[in-house]
Amino acid sequence: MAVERHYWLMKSEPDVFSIDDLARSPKKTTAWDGVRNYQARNYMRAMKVGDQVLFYHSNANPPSVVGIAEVVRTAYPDATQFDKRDVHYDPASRPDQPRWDLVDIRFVRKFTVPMALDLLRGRVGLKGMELLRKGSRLSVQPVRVAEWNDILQLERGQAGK
DNA sequence: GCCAACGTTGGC
DNA sequence: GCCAACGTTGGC
Repeated sequence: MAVERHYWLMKSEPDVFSIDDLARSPKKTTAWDGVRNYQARNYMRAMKVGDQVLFYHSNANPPSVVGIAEVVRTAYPDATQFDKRDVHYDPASRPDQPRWDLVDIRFVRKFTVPMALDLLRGRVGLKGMELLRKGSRLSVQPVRVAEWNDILQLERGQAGK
């Protein structure tokens, strides 16, 4: 039986943590901490090792999908929720019942050309994509296989120019 | 810096 | 359970 592969998109502000930061991290891997949105958390809980991730730079110029990462460890509690000095500290979360989880992701590759948001908006195949929905703020979101393929096809075209 | 869209909180 | 107030996200 074929292994089911899942695709996701994860947002990060490059001023805070960029794809270059990920590439420079030990083992090119990082714990995706700080997510404090239940829907995003639930998507992380659904992730499997080997799932592929589009790495997106928000609050960037221009906002873009900048590369690919992959899930290397499934969901476990985010330690920053219990750290009083951390900006993501959540006083309502109990250590015996952690509210927030994270996954580990590893750098796969950086696109030679970032796939800018307005470029993606022009793609017929991406019409239903969560990222392009007006008012969409989800920082962790699922990506359909067709969407994944379309973006990679676009990337190959851009890189070849 | 602006502001629309969204999620969360808490009074009732 | 409703919903106003508030804080945050993120494109522009």
